[in-house]
Amino acid sequence: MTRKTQHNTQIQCNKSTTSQSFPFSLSLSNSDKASQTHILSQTALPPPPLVLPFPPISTSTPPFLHSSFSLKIPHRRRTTITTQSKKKKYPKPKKKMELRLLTATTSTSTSTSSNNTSSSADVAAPPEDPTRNKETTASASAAAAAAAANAKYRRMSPAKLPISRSTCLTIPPGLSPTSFLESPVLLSNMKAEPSPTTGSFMKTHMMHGPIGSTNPVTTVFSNTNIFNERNSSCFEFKPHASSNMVPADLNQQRSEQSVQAQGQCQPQAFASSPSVKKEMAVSSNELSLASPGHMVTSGAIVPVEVDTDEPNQRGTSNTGVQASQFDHKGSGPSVIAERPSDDGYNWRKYGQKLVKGSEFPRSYYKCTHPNCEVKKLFERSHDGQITEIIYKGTHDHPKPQPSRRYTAGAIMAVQEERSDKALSLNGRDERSGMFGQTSHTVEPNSTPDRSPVAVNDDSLDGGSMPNRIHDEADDDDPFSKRRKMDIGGVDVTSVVKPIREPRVVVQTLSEVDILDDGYRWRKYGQKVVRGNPNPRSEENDNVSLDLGVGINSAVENRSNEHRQTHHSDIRGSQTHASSSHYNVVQATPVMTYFGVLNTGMSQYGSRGNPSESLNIGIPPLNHSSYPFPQNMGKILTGP
DNA sequence: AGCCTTTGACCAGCG
DNA sequence: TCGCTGGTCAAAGGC
Repeated sequence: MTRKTQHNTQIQCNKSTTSQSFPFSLSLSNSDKASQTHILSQTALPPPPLVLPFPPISTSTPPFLHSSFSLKIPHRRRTTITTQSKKKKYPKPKKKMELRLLTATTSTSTSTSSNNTSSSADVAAPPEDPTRNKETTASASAAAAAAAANAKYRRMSPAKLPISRSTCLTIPPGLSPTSFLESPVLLSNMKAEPSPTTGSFMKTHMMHGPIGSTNPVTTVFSNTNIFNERNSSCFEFKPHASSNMVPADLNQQRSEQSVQAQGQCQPQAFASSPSVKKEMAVSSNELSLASPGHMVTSGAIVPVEVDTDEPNQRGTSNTGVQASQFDHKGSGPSVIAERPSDDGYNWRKYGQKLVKGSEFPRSYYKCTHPNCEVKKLFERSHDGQITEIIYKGTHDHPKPQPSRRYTAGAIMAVQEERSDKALSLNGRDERSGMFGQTSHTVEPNSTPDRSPVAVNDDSLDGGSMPNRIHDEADDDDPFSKRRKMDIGGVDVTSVVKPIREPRVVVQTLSEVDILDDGYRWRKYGQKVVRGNPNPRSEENDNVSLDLGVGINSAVENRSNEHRQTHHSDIRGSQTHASSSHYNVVQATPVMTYFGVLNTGMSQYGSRGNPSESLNIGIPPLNHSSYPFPQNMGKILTGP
């Protein structure tokens, strides 16, 4: 925690709107151990309307695989994101990578003097702010000291937290802490260093290596290159238009202000984008989760991750709303009474304990995905607000299908939107690279780049379930009883169901197959199942594994065709399709689309020319934990 | 029926 | 070696 730093970078953002400016700065310190990074940030202005979607900062060495990711949220005052190594299996704490966010709401930092007309957020401190200049030129030792200080503060009572005035980072009221983990900045650019919670914390790093980003947004958070990327002229929060992090406020005013707020940077016409507006409508039923007040006036694009599943499942539908109410009385933001699943993954609580030094009991969660060792620790205050979140490990799987998150209207809106996007993306998909490795070049005055990356599942999260890689189709089948929910009298299940089409079928060639998974499988039945015109066998008694996902829209289907290739790949690899005898049958010619996962990366790696993708070698990204590496590369895509 | 939470007990690391 | 502590297990019960 207190090691010497080699890099110290101050990132600041001054967002000006018609009503308010948003000083924002980060202090990035990269430890000499190359595995530890501190991001120290504090807000200087009350109220703190600025969202900081905050991916972890990559360091040169990749202990990311086993890194943990902690987001500590001091009660109504502070947020700390910490990545740390696991005690035993993982590298020693000295190797740990740490990312912290400190939010303070009472500071009257000189950041208040941030230029209202400045919309740039240079990695380097804007010259107009002496304080930031000073911070920018702060020595590495100072950053290290700050990091050490934060390490100490981590265990301090929020009330005891000294409020730094050096940097500005604010978690907006009503913003879920995991919104940081779902960083739009991160997601918007696949070059950004993914968050552990996005399941690709290290994968991008492994697969793409250090990637110099051309995107100013990405530059800030992508990786170590951020320290070299000082050419960025504009720091722009780039809310993923399709993320489940829906804008907190969806009204037109907000949109307009957001547009205005973008000012000269305007790299992301997020709010003004028609598609985005549609997505805004997605959350129309969840506006109660949006933070009112200065989130609207802020002009900052403040996505709020909403999750309606658990409330409906557990009959605590009001908790989220209640908890999302930011502290009107105080000057600082409150934190949402978040649930473990708010980050999009499914978690199972396996323990709870009151740890020493913590005011609140700590809950232990495990990712429910098979073979996923990711754990999540929650510390929750008595009123349900999370005070600390600690992630351990990284997901080696995509997020489960989040269809339950959306209301009927939301789903329809998303489908509609996606249909539009599909039309506009068809051409782009084909030429911009199969793996979503588009540069995400900012296109001012245009619809947010809905490149294949942006259209990835996580982009829309719940709304984009057709695009999801259904490795957990069973677990997260939207039609399963647990997924059924009734929101406003509308059975979401019934709404979601149509998106099961079209289907992708994996077939085996023999009645008894010895698959590469080492098990011997015998066909024991055949049946025409509801919704599937095909019996579980064909002429040759193939065993079909329905991989179908999709939506009704023809356009969407077309769009999904791209993804289903991926789906079939993934699912095939993760189910029984690993066998060389499996054949992924697709109803229509498919332009291979290697969907990019939510983290904006090609989770399953580059595959070269899609037209040559009959045999797909899928390099396991996580050699240590990827569940089916042995199955890779044996899936055939049918004609 | 399956999944989840709860909760006391157990285990292992550390000083 | 012992006690403390954090983390995990697993039975029981609920949804």
